Amino acid sequence: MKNKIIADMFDEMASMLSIDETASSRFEVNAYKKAALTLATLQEPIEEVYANGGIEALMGLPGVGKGLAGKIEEFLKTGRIEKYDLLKKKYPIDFKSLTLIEGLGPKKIVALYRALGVKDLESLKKAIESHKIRSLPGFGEKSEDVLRKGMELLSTSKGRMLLGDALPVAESIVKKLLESGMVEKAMIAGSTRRMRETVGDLDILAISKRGKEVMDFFSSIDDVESIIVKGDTKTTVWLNIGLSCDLRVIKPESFGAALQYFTGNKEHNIKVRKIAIKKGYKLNEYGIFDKRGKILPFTGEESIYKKLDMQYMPPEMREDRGEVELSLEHKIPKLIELSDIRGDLHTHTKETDGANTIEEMADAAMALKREYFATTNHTKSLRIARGMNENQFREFFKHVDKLNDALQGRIKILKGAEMDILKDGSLDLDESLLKEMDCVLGAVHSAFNMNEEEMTNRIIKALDSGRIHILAHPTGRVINGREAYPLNLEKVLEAAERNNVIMEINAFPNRLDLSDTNIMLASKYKVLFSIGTDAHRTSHMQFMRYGVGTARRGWLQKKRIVNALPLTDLQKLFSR
DNA sequence: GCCGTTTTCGGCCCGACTGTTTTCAGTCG
Repeated sequence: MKNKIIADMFDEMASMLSIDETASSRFEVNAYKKAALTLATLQEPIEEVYANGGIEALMGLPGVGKGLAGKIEEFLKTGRIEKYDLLKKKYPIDFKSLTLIEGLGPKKIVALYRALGVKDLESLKKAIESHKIRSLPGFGEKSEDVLRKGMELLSTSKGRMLLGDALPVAESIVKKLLESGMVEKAMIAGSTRRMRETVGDLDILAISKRGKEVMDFFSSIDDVESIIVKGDTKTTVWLNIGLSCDLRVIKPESFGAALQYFTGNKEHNIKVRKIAIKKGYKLNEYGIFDKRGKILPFTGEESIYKKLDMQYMPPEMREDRGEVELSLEHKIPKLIELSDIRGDLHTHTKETDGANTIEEMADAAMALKREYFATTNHTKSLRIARGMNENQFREFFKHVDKLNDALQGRIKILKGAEMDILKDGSLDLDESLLKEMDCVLGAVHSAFNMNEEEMTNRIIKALDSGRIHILAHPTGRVINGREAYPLNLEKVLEAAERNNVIMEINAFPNRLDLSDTNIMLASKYKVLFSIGTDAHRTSHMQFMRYGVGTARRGWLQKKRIVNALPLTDLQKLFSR
């Protein structure tokens, strides 16, 4: 797949063109950036797009016209882009690494290159250490400092952080702001509000008349390690968890517009703004304005969309994946909500690698108002997790039966397993035991190094056994950990469809597997979904919200989520 | 360089903050 290579080349060309006199305008630079983004987020290999539809298909991609389609074609045919090579000859600079440094853009990079020969992180480091930057025109002592800090930050930064790590911190900061008594309202915005699986920074909005004081308070809370920028309306700090956090103080009448503006991703916002312009308005983070520049009296986020004749859509959808068009047609689906969830079909106990007893898990589930949950311990092949054999499961289930009796229907514990799908696609437990179980998850935990065909066939064989209710964490990816195993998901989905196998949306924060985009793919098939927490301790049962968020990002409705069903309906479904 | 319900020219999202300036350029989101 050459998408990323070409996207990076276009991004670099944008950097070079932004300081090169041969560029026709800054809009040409933007065109390269836009096309780079299209390529970087394209799901299908660009070489396939080209093979199937030629240059016309390339020109069908957003932001790709005749010129850039020609350059993509040139690269696919020759492995080179002449214009790229020409520019690169002029600017032999590693823009990709250097632009990662906060405060360093193309113009400053080229200024440093021309004056000091800075062309990569290594030579930038030397230039900083030799204190030559401070005497350059346009630079000073402070900018040298900023670059030094930027380099340090880059080397210690862990990149994007798991939503599951970032959201609780964001919530605690909002709480502190509210408790300070200085703000009337505070809310999380940005990718955290969209429940994106990882976040690059936190965005928090607050209403207050005392901007300066709020910023003083914010920059002194104990989560803050250092202050990056500080103004009366916007302050950015570096948090001790290794993430930056923006706080914006907004006037009450602008809060809805600000929330709208700082929630959608960039592409969503640009589309919405363009719709505003077409209707004769101007939309920015302060409000919606008429032709004479007068602010219209809309305070809520919903009323902004309404004024544009758009249907309100949940934050999780605002990724420019077709929701703007649906909204204009007033066809936004009603998405699954956390309150729709009645049970949890993926949990472990201390009998294998869990931390808590089944009694403790039941108490935790009841505290969360679950009507049922499945206990699904690992099976014997997974030795590292002390997987259980048939006899151990039978003993454990006797205990579960007694507990169910004692609970007197306050909650129902379903007897299940997270059974290994072995290397050859066979199952890790006897059929007779599987028949006794309420809920069988199938999962791959070993031999990840197969090729795509082998792995696909392995899983299909297991699904065709007819003994698996749910395929757990279907792609095996671990966010910031390991790639998904090679898999033809479409073929697996076909097998799931014909065997009535439910696809799991694993809610564990570093899994979220299926992912949002894979859910969108899967929802085109006649399959149902189960959102399971994979809880290994009682507190993990609260991960459900991340699974629900991911399902919402995949536009799923309640009717497709099996653990939103009442118990009797679920049992009917499982007994099929 | 892209794009079209003001279509093949003339627009292209828009404002805050910082540092180095003395009115603004560069960068970011």
